Amino acid sequence: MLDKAYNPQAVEDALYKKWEESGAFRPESCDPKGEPFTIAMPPPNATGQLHLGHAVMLALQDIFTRFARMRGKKALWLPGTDHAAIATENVVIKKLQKEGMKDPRKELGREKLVQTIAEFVEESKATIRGQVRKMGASCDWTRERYTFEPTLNRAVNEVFCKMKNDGLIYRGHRIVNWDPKLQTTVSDDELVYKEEKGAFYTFQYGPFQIGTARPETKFGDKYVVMHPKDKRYSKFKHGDSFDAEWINGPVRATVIKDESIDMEFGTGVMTITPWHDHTDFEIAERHGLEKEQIIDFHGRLLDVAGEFKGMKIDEARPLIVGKLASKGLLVKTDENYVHNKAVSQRGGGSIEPQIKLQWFIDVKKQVVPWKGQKMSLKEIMHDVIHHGDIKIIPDRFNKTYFHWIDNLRDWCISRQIWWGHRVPVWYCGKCVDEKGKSKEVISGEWLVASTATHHSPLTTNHCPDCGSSMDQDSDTLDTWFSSAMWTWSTLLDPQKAADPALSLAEMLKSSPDFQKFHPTSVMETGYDILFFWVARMILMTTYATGQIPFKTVYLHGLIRTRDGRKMSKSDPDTMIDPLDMIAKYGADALRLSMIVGQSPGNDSRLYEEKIAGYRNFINKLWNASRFVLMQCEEKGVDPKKVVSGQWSVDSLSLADRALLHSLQTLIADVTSGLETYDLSATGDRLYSFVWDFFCDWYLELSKGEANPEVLVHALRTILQLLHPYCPFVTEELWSHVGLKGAQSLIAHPWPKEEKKLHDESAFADLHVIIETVTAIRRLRAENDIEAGKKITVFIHSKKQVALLTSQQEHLLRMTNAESLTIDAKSAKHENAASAFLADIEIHLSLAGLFDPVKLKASLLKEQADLSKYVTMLKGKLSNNSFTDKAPQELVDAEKQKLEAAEEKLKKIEERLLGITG
RNA sequence: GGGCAAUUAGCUCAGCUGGCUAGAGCGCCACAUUGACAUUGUGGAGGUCACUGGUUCAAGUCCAGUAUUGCCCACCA
Repeated sequence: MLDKAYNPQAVEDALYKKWEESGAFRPESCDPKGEPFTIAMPPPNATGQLHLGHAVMLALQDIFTRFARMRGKKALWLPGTDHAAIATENVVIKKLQKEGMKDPRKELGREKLVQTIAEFVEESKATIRGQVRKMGASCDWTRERYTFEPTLNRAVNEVFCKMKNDGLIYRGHRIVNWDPKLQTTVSDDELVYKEEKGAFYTFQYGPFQIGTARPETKFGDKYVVMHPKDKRYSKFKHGDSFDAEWINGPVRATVIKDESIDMEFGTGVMTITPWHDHTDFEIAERHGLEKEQIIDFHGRLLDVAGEFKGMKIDEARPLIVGKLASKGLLVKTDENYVHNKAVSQRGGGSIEPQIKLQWFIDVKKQVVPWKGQKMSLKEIMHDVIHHGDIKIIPDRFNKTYFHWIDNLRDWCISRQIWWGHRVPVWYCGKCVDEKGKSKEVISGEWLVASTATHHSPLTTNHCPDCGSSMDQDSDTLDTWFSSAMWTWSTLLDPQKAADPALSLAEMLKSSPDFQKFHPTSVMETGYDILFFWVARMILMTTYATGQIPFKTVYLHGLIRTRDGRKMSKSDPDTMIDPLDMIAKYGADALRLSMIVGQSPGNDSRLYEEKIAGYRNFINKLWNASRFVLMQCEEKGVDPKKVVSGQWSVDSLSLADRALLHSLQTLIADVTSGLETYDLSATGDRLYSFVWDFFCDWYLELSKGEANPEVLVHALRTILQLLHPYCPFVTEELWSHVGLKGAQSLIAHPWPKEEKKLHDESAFADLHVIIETVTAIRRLRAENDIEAGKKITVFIHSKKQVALLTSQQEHLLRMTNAESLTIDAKSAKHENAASAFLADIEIHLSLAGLFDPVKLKASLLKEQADLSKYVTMLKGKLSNNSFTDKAPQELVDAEKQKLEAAEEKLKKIEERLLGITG
């Protein structure tokens, strides 16, 4: 027999082990004829701990996967981890610094640092694996992948090479976001803007007044820009030059007219610093202007700053302003100027735009074959969503996505960190152009490892042209470059990927998993990485494989604290650790608490009471099962031998028939709910079915007459339907009630709706009984009759005498009544409390306890409510527009409502007349 | 500046394509305790569905506007 309470700790780990060892997570265990269903698990960063964000994605994806598996699909959920380039390198460097190393990069050197990080990552991966298992995730561990493993490196190199050959990857001096703290570039999406209050200065610059919040960048300024239509400056012509006294002496400046200038802002004139500002850079590019670096890569001023050379920006700024002021060039200072400062999302440091020689992906070049045309990466990304090849849930994110695509600039993919896929490019020192130092890099100077047939890893680092040894590009690739290939690179056959003779297309073609499982079915992830990752997977996958990466994108929201704050590591009080919650309440309870009541794309709040509530539900299910087993024992029935459906129809009680009916609608609802990814409502449906119907009514009725076969059948169906949500408790219970010899629940087929078990009238009849019982109980409570005291009840009903009589044993037991009289004719009852349903009147004899005042008051209130209701209905039905235009069924339904309400009202009024005193 | 969302019981949220005397969980009040379950049961109280207009026979549900909150994007020197 089961324990009194469910103890998740006692069963979860063992069950998981059993599943995993049985091979149940592998698609090979599924029906070989089943259609494939694939989810690529978003790889957690291999930096450390599982948090609630992971927990919610694991819960959702596990539900999708288990449902698909039970429905006979060949389900593959492929797990893995991400090397998370910048984040991981950063974590390890900080760790080393904490341990006393001053500058780990210098002290260890590239090779050793990478080695150290790799070791750290291995440990971290092991932690993550354990945590994913704790959640009950039914992913195929035999196919686990890592974004920085050799197979994926091969994919990265191949795609890089292909893009380079297609002219989609180029190397150039462009303005990039430089993070002086982390000493690397970061992409546009890795910036966050922080509002900052600071000074805004206006300086005299020759005949103009110019405004700036960044005087320290102004040393090299030699262009003033204004709008061509600005009448104030119409006497200055484009290309005019003039002399001006400036920070370190006189300069000669040139007038530039450009339409990007906002005439309303400040004086409508500005000087530009193309090296350190995106907009200025674009202006300079448009007009072919000179660019000069002012600030070095450590955030210090260069030679051009003269006496300020070598100073940090923050210390130099006030001194520069002071100097200009002393020259009489400071016109005014606005101290309360608010501007947005770009900050690195990872490192938190200020971003300094710099011009740097970097690698970029061209998103506008129309060279990619797609749907029979040549399109740009941008266009393809737009197309697949626009034409519904990929569906985003919720669809409002389409709009955000399109907006992002529209503003997308070329993607800077090179990083100056050491941890990550190396840019697969070698340089031959000898073959370098004579003008070697020229800033514009040209093709021919470099060689991709494998321009033609020999693919990386390069077997030799000798230059194919001159034979001398070459150096590899020292940069690594943006971590999203490899993450973007996740759906398909993980399906490559590692052996094929290790074969240098194969091209990318050949590798894909000869990898069985790729052929079988790609495109994947669903990509489930947080909406916060729609741009970072989802969009880039679309870019990379359509380009590299000619396929979409996934058919559906399901975006979940963020988990917040009870009061709506973001959970953050810096504020431990706000953090809920999923592992703690699992230890305390079980994985099933945690899963439900993150799924039910949540809708895709919306943030949700989680707090411990919520999890405890679902723990209670799990326990309820446990005890319901316990009851079923007890009933079986009592009747001498072995639950494991019960064959569903093998009961004689005559033996079925009203409750049995109503239950079988409602199980069919439940199966239909849950199936369609899961098919349409409506997890919240479906979870809620199951919750209330189990608790409010199965436990509260069916099991209670079973205490009068139990049918063990039906009990077992119903419980099995419930366990099956709940299994995707709560895999552990359902599997554990299944081991007690599942048919002997049947598969584990995880591998068990999904229940099918059986039309022949539908029985609307039984269901309706049961509701009459339920309402009657509830009404009697209410009378009891309202009249303060102790629960233990036996009562005498009279029921009168025109139409339901047969039904009520047939169920009178239940009525007696469930209301703890001593005597029950049921007849069709209404009768007067003195000293009785009364309640009225549509066609049923109930009188509770209260000899000695009868309180006419109380009864009158309650009947009067009900009378008032009912009259209002009747008036409303009458108004509706006497309105011709309503009866003419509303659908006939609705009008009929309203008529019936009115009839019932009027009848009830009449009864109440009669009873009121009968109350004396 | 542009966009997206939210605003329903004390709290957290459901309420799909308009038909609801507006629901759930938690909390609250009253009662109940020897066998499924106190991680419980029974009954109850709690809401002019942010505001203003409009469409409609009918609006929490659709439209427009307002207010408040949150998020995303862009960015002005």
